[in-house]
Amino acid sequence: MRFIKTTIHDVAKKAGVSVATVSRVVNGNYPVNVKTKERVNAAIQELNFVPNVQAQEIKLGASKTIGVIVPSIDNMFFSEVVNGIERALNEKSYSLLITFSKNDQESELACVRNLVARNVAGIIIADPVTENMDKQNFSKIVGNVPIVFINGDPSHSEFSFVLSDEAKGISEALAYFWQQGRHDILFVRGADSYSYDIKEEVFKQFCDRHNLHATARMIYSGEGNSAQIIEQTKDILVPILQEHVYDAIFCCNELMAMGVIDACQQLQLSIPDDVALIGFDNTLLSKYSNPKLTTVDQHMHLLGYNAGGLVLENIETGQRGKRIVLNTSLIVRDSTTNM
Amino acid sequence: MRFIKTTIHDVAKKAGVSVATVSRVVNGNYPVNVKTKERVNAAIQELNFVPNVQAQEIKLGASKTIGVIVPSIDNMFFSEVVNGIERALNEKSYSLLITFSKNDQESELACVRNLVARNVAGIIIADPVTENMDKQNFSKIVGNVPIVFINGDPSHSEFSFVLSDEAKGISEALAYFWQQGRHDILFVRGADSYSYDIKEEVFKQFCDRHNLHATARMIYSGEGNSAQIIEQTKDILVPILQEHVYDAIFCCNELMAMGVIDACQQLQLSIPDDVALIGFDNTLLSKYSNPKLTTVDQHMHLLGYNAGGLVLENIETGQRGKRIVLNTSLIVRDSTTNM
DNA sequence: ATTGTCATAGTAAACGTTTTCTATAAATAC
DNA sequence: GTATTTATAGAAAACGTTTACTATGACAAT
Repeated sequence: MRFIKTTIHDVAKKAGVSVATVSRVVNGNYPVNVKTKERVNAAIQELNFVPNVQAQEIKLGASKTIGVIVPSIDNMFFSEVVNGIERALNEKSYSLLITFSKNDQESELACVRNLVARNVAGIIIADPVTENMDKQNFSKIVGNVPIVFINGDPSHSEFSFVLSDEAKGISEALAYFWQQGRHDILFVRGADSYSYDIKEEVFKQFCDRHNLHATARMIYSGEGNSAQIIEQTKDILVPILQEHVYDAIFCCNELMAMGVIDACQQLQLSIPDDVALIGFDNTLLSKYSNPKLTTVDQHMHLLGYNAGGLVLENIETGQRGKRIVLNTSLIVRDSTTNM
Repeated sequence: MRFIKTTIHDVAKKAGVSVATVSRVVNGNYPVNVKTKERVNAAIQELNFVPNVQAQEIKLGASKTIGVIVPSIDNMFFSEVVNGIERALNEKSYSLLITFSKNDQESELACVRNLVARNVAGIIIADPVTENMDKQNFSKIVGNVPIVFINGDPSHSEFSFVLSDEAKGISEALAYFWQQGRHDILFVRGADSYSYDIKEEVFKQFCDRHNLHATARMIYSGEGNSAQIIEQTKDILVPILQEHVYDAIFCCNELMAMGVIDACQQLQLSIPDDVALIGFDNTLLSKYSNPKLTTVDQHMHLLGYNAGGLVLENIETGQRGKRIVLNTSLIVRDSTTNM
């Protein structure tokens, strides 16, 4: 029992006019006699006619849909970003086709192909995995559909980027530890991601500068969905902290920070008395955790909003390869206080 | 400088065959000589041809996209739900077109129209606003595109529903308060939503049963994005708690619960010593808040997963009006302990 | 030699639109 | 009264696909 949607032909027949006239009434781009216009509108009302956007877009060769790729959405960082994107798109009445790459390169490539096949006007990628991809191949697939990366490796000049100043963010965090006299620092990063690479680089430089190699340490942490990331981080941290209690721990995101909190709780370590803790992102989680988490605010919503604006700009102007860098700022809460 | 995507015609010309043959090679649904198949595939590779899904769907009259309507995604309830939906759709390689209704009926209707115009195969609505809509009109717009509501008013028989057993959830929460000897209960709900209506109804019955009308009170709370909801709830709660400290507070979602926590902190009220607090949803927020929040777990991911499965089932079978009810359970944490 | 079968692949209509081009009738100009 | 303009709206091609129908040549069967 397939349902047949009412088409422009049905309306035309009902109103006793040609499809061309109906189209003109719908789009209001050509003069139509007021009398027939009424007839057509009546028919549209009666039949509940809604023009088929797919047909329109094929004919016009233009699309008003933007594709978005995120690893998953059950992570407040990405949901905030997506919310920002949507705000930008909504202003210009674009729609949002969202795909999930699950931190998997294979599936990521499939997402891109899928979006291109669906004729999106532009693509926003907020997926850490992509940065390691074969950009050459990548660029062949997308043709000249503009791509905006969020927090990726901006070395590829034909794509656009919206970036947080992550280096500044972690620099300030480490400086804050240092100023508190906390020199024995544990750095917790996630797996493959340019964002983490940047932070690790800054951390290493920091260690070099202060000769901290004896005490600083770097570990890789969780993957998967939010709950799994937290769980895995906790599982990794417990034995580490059992062996040695660091002065301070920096986590590259707040899910891992929650894992650290869980680990400390299990080991009866007090934050910040025994260990200070700083996270990154400033999601709601950090504001309501126990203790409230000192963190680096990267304005996630703005990240998304700018990415949305940039992709639309790229579409309109045909220009590519623009970079936008957004500021970060350290938000001091209860997980760090003077020793 | 408009970019021309490579079409099936380009491939046909390059391979020296007709478009029909290319189509047959791409879809593999008709026999093609192995020799020509090779030639065609070579051309496809070389030109990076990707079939235009929009054209396919128009021709075939079928679509593999599901539309989703949520008020916004910067709210962990909805992002968890969407994640669940995506998992279900992904299994059958459907795509997800997501629209944001901003808790506004006007914009909500626009979302539905937009999705229908974009020829989605089905729609999932997780928007509290919709329940008050003119369902008659509604049903005219969507034709026979199946709609699945999440936690809506299931009285309309032509749509399908996935529901949490919210009544059971709040019943248990209130019973728990009662068992603790907390009779002076404040009920905090949000604005228009059937979910809140159900809970309010149960709350009123509970008050009737125990003759609590002297002490129980019901208030409306925040709207807007997550931060605003929290903020508004706090602003509303502070004067109320200043005037009278209740034994217990039930919040219809966890954002409002965070607002209550903020209010209590400002007034130096201890949770649970001065006031016990129970929320609803069981997002990450409740697990890491200070104190950890006792809450009613509605399995958000499953809610989404079932909605996704149900909409696909409706599409396949042509059947409508199915109902799925999911269990809820009380998760006791630190915001409620015996007095 | 005629007919029939088979494998292969081309032709053209169709999906639901938009828009150029053309046709009609009415209105204006001379 | 004829010629020209103007307002209106229809016919048909086009967008990128799929597929029913048709055409071709090779081969086997009689």
